[in-house]
Amino acid sequence: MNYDFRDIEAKWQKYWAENETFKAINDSDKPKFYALSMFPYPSGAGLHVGHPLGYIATDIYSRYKRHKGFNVLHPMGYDSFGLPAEQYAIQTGQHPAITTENNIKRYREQLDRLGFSFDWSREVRTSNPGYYKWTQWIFIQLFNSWYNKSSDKAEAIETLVSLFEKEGNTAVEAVCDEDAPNFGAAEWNAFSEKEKQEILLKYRLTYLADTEVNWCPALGTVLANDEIVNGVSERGGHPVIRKKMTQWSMRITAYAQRLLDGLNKIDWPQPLKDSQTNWIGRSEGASVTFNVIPNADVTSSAVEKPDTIEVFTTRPDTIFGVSFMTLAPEHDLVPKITTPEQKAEVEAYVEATAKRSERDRMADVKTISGVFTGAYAEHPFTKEPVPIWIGDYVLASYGTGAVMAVPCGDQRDYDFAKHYNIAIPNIFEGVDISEEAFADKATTIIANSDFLNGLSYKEATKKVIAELEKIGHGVGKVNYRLRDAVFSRQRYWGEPFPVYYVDGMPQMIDLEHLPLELPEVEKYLPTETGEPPLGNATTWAWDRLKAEVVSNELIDHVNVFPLELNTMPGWAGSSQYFNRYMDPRNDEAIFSPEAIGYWQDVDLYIGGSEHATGHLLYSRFWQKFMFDRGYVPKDEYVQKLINQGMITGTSAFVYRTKINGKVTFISKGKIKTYADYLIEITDGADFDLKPEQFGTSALQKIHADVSLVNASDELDVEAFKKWQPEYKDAEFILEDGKYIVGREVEKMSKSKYNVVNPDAICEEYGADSLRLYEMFLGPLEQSKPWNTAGITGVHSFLKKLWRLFEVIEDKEPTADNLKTLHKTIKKVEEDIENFSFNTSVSTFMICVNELTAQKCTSRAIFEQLAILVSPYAPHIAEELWERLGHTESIAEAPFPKFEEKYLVESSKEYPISFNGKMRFKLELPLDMGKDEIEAAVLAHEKTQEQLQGRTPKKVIVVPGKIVNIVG
RNA sequence: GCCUUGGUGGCGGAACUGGUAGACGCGCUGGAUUCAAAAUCCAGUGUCUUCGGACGUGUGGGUUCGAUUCCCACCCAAGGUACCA
Repeated sequence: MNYDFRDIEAKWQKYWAENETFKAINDSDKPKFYALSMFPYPSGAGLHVGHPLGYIATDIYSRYKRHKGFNVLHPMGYDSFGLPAEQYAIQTGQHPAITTENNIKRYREQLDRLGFSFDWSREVRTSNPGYYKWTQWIFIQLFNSWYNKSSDKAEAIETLVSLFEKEGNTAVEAVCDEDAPNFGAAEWNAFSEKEKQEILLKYRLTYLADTEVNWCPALGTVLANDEIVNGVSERGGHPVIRKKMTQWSMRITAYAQRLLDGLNKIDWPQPLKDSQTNWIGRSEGASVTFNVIPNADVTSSAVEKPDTIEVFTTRPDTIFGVSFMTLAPEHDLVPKITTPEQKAEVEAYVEATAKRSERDRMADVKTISGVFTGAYAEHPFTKEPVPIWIGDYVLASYGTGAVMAVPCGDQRDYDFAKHYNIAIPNIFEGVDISEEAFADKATTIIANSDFLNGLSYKEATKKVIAELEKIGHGVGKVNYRLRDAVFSRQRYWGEPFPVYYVDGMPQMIDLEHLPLELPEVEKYLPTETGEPPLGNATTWAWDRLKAEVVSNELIDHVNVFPLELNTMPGWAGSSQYFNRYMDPRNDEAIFSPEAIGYWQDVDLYIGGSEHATGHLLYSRFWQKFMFDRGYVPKDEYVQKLINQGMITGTSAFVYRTKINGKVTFISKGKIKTYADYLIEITDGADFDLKPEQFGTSALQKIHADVSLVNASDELDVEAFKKWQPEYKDAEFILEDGKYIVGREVEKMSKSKYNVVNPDAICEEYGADSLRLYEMFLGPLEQSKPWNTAGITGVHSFLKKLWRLFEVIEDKEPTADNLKTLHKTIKKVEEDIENFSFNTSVSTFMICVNELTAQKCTSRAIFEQLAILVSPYAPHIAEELWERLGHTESIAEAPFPKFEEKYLVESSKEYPISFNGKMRFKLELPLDMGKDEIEAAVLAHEKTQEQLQGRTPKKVIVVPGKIVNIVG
């Protein structure tokens, strides 16, 4: 009988579904095990071969744990809000809910075909109102909480209000906005309701603030960094600038220290912990205040209260080396302090900076640029004037957006000073700074620094902080690179905020009226006045009396108020989904106390490391918040995390520019340099790019779908024009009549248009083959290229396995059979525990090869082998299990037990090396002693042959391992 | 730029704590079977070679009896870099 995988796989998939084989119960005598894979975003391209990699690994582990007697929870769902569905909606007018529903259907079919042991009764979708009701609920909980530094946890906002009523805010230790005013109890009680709300907003864990966005004026919308190529929009190639906008933020910085500390108690990969540690970026130093010297020419400088610049520095010990200050061009003070003579230059520079992305500014360390503001600050100790510059190497979002520049001690400051001829005072004992800055803290001895002379870095730091505190110009401070997370998106396809505005102040909708469902809109684009897409909704106002959404026309600011127009970001729905799986149909609470009490936390989480500083940090933050407020029993939700490596694909690129106002794509071979291609293609003709614009934005590298490109890297130009409507009328500059694309290896992703689908592979080889092959590709954690060709190897292994079971007899296994089996049990069990699934597959191949050679027919051996294989290739395992005479599923059959006694050896084939190189092998008994081995080896004729009369200088014998002869 | 990971035959990869480099599979070559093909099976397959052997794990150094494994410096590729998820 042939191995008919199509019938077998369909049969068992049906069996598992009908018998609810993998349904988890929220209570059991068995120990619990919660295995989780990161849920997918259901994109229009369907599941690609990169997705199942982690799912297969989690599935193998889940099935293994079932064999080991655990009550396993292994759920799956969809992260179904997101940008691509919305972009598709913009292009086609199709409602994102419809495309999302279709995509999910497709994903489900694809997932079902792979034979996963998911408990589908617990499926969640982040875009379902029944789910996002609880995302909105958490948002409200955050809004109604503040962070108490004394108790080091989040507390209900009521406790803060009662503190304010009793003693004002002077004694309150809270994480809050920098500009929170000081007030006493009497003042608080005298504040109007609006004033009180304004103040509370500065304390809430989610709050409104002005933050920067990538604004694209031509598209009238905010763009994701992902949608920007070389400083212009990917869609249309329009300029993008940085602009401030009022948005919701999450006070994740309140948790900075706890997010760091928590890393010590979880079993996560070290690189991932490092990423989070660096992201949080704790540094110790001092906050120092410089006064700006008033200038009569600058109208705004108030006489009584001078402007101050606050800086954070990790090297307060070098304060006497300050020779200038640099502000981020966006710094609030810049327009206030700039002198009339410098105004034009400063404004031009600020405008130019707004066009650069933060990443660009960080990455570019070669270009030094800046402008003098004309203003001076006063050195807190020497009282000398210090010139104030602006420079784009200072980022507004890090620290205070201002630095005290110490050119002798910081290379960037040094380069800046050199470039602009600013003095570089040397404040280090015995150090030459004529060539470069000196930044070695360990050997620092301070000089030319008044009271700090002769001190080390440590001593000087301590002393200077004390002095700064004395004169009221600074304080020791721990700074974090981590910033509060912007939580608003100017998008349609996301969770609506349960928020309406009364007199400009945000109000939460009561829990009993949730979910607040997304309104219908006619267009998914921003409104003509630049409001987010929800601004297009005509029924988007909150009637406080009726507690329902009503027409905008009824807004009277008395009972009917405007609703929030932004939506939540992609990570909102994924930050607590793992807890929702525990009790996904609960409509009364996010989960019942019983469910969370039983499942507690995730035992194993497998997902990509690219989520290190996004999802995996935000969800830890929310979990800690949920813990503080008493909703969950653990403040870390994942004990053990494994990063699956990416499957890489080969992307194709086209090169876009504009010539004579027309979008033009240039074949790869035609671009050597910008100058080259312009000469070559313009042929003296008129074109609308000026030479000074030849910078990075003159040409953009754009992804083309790999399905439009053949094996010789030729683009199907006609298909490409049809692929995206905006390319319909584009021009193409060809080479030899062809358009040749660029190729690069990148992670496989829908957004990079380089995906390979698993469907055809399933059809041709079956799910078990695909499962085995994905594991066989290489170590789970490493990224690896996809190449379907090799799958025939694992497929023929399955055929061999099938043939091995052709004759089944109730025969005693031979010693060889048992040795092969137990060798396999040992290795496979070790491999699963170490998540080394690739080597298991090789082990199975060796096992089947050996048993076939031994002509094994023993039922006892086959039973054990079927269970071993079942986590990896569950369909064939079930079928073989049935052939062995079982009527129940193999899913809970106990895992085979390894017995050492079958593997005991009496001799070893020793490698005999000369100067570390193996020359021949010699079989010797394992109980032979060191000296006997040495004697036996030296007596051997091949040894004499190798030595050719020389006497060995040394003989190293490691019993059971190796013999090495030196000489 | 910064942080993280990786680099071993034509390809994916293996090698547990420093001890036989290239397991297992793909591909390729030759053979069997077949009218032929597919499928299957058998044998071979790191490079060079005067057929003794020599050289080989990104590059250059170092430690060691012995290094893919440990140390130092460098090169290259991928992921992340705060609005892709």
